[in-house]
Amino acid sequence: MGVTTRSRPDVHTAAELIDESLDAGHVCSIVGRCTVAYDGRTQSTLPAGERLVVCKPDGTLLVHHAAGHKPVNWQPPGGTHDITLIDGELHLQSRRDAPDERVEIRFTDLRQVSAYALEEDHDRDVTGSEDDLRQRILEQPTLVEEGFQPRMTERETSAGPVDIYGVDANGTPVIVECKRRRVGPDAVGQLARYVAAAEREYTTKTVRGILIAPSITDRAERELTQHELKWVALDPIHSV
Amino acid sequence: MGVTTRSRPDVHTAAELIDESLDAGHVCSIVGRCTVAYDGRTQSTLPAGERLVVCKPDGTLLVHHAAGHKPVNWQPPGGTHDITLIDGELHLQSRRDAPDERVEIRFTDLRQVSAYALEEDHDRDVTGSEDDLRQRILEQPTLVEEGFQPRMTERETSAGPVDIYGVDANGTPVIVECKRRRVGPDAVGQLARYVAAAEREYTTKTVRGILIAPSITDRAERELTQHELKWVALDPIHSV
DNA sequence: CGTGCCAGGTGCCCT
DNA sequence: AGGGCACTTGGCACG
Repeated sequence: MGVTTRSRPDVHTAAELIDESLDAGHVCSIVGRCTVAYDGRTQSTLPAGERLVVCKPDGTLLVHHAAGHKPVNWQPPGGTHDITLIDGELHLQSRRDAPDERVEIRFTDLRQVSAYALEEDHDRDVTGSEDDLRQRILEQPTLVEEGFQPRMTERETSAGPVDIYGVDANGTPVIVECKRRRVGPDAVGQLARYVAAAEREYTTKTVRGILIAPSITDRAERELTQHELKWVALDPIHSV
Repeated sequence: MGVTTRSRPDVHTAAELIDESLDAGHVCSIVGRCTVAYDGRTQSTLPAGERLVVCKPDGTLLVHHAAGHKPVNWQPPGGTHDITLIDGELHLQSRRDAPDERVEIRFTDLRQVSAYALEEDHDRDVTGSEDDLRQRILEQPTLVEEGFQPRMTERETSAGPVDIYGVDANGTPVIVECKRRRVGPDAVGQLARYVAAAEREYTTKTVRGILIAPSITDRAERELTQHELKWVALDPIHSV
């Protein structure tokens, strides 16, 4: 976890440190005044301002300013960084293919350049995901309703894969769509599409649809009744 | 744009710098070995590893590792940061209400702590958004089809607000849904919901629905024909 | 403040 | 590579 930092570096020192660090697989951070231009899926420009720029060896680029969770400009991994000196200014261009897009940062003032040798990281362990909710239902199908029997997960329909396919107490096919959080109309539309596709394809007269979610908005509930679908309240985090 | 950096600081120096900097409205970055625990909308833990942590005075917290665009853990703005020293370790806890969630970072090794006084930033100027596409249609309605006349934007239905409401050459109501990029089944479902709601509410026998997008997936196109909807190819970036 | 929806969404998995 | 979808989605604008 070596750290190298240059305070108020001249452009040559900065360029060299960034180039060599990225080559070595280290993360770089640059603090200074810069303009940012993006051209790709859209186009955008950012006037001169003070920002914290982070470059990662995998091609990731992050431009952060004083506030906000999301970077004001960025590049996802997969691309390449290029450092050039033009008219005495440090330019950082990050390019990517598929989609073809680029971010160009021009620094007019460099306050600090650092490089961090960070080791590979482990994965995050998360509980409370939609998948956990699905597992909970598979282990305890009566949470959906009395007599429900799961038969298949990710069953394909022409409208997409169904979370849980099963049958109810009467043997009627049931499609279950799970959401880990409060749902709006989009989730109802998703379930409705699956049910409609299943009724066309499963050669069964009727297919029921059940939406599993901790809560539901009014508008979604209206959509739900219009499509003759059902909602069951269930939380992804198992209550003790 | 003052910058303060401490290399391999002891925990007291680090805590003081972070506390005072955040109070002063500065952005902090911490590089070191740490564990991270999140509890809120889900729960997650991250084993000890080397990371770059960024705290902003607005409550934003970002935990980055050597790769990837998204932080491995984070906190959106609105919360508060709390620095404590426990058993000689630096702990950073970030709490937020609505939703109630917290991230706790425990540093076992501090390599660098920095503070950056970044001035307020301007907004980004973007072209090629969905709104640009909508504007383009309003200025040139025949791009949708010959005889189309826009009447209203964001018109409300019980299913949600309609991008553009208008009438076709025959005076039949038309609902136009704009997407800035290639669309999948979800967009068709959205349009279908609007059309169905409009047919219930506008007291008109028929309402047509037109999806505007640069391209469309096969499955979405199938859904489209099933709902008797139409697709018109149009790009958000005005081709010269 | 909740509801609804866009976003350069990103990331993951599957075909 | 493209499709389909979850995500601690985040962010904005509106009722």
